[in-house]
Amino acid sequence: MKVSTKGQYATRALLDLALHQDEAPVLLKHIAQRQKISLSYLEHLITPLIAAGIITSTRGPRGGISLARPPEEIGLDEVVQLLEGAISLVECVGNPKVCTMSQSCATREVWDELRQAMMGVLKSVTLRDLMERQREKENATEIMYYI
Amino acid sequence: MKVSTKGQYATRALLDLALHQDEAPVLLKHIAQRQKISLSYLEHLITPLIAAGIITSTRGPRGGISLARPPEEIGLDEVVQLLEGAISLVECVGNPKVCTMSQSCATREVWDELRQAMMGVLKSVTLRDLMERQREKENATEIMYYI
DNA sequence: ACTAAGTTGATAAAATTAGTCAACAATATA
DNA sequence: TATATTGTTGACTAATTTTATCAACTTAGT
Ligand code: FES
Ligand code: FES
Repeated sequence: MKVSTKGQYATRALLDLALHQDEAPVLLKHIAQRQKISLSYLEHLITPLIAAGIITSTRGPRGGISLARPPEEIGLDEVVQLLEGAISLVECVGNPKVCTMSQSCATREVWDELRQAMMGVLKSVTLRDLMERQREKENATEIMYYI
Repeated sequence: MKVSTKGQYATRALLDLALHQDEAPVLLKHIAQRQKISLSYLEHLITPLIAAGIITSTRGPRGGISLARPPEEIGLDEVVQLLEGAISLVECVGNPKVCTMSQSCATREVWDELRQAMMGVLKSVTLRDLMERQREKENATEIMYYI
């Protein structure tokens, strides 16, 4: 029961993009370097984000990627679902047919409640929230140095 | 991001055990049949449950397994953690060393909140709750038949 | 003794994850 | 227009995890 590297990396990449975005598109290469993610791998993570209208891309020199919407309108639920697939912890939550007797299975309800709880958290966190948290964290560590 | 069959099956097996328990130990074979789980596989799922003191086993003829505690004292969090490992959706939540820069990573916080939300749900559901839900569900379908 | 159970470890097929590589397409700019 | 720069796509592969199966072993009741 893990979030795969795809979900993790994509989230970090988006946060990185949001933090470094100002006018000019951001280079994939730079995101990869800053986040220590293989560029070749990152390329594949970007594709679904473009398709979903979360980021836009520009090719050629001075190209790169940019957020397609303001960060407060990008929820983590969208990102995670895109990269990890539907958040149903067990198959029969989204697709009851896979289990015979699913109409009277009490455990299935629990997995669904789990799904709802996760969705609740993910929906409540937007890219903007992440940016703020990140800045707070960085301030905190700077203060540490200062002391 | 799935609960593996280990977690699912173990939960169903425990619920089945709880529902069929009265005095005599319950045969693994019967649980396997009712739940349509391979017996050979089920055997491996119950081992950790025994080790964790959730069930007890009796060997030999008239043997089987029984709950080691009343069902209201068995939380799903315990079961799931046992079969799926620690509920940390990403490695660095439980083990910050795996990510350089983890001290100032905002995404990590989210994965931890996700963990807490899941734990909250799982902790709130005991085997007793599952039993009640299951009985309600079965009543509901019986009424359906009656109509 | 014999049989009915649970226990354990080795092994393996299947699926998923994580990643690489190379060819390709688009575009700014010299 | 030539070229360098950037993103796009698909094929491929290694590693890991999941999902089992099988056989040998242990324990206990009759
Ligand atoms: S219906 Fe799928 S596990 Fe019960
Ligand atoms: S610290 Fe592990 S993903 Fe950020």
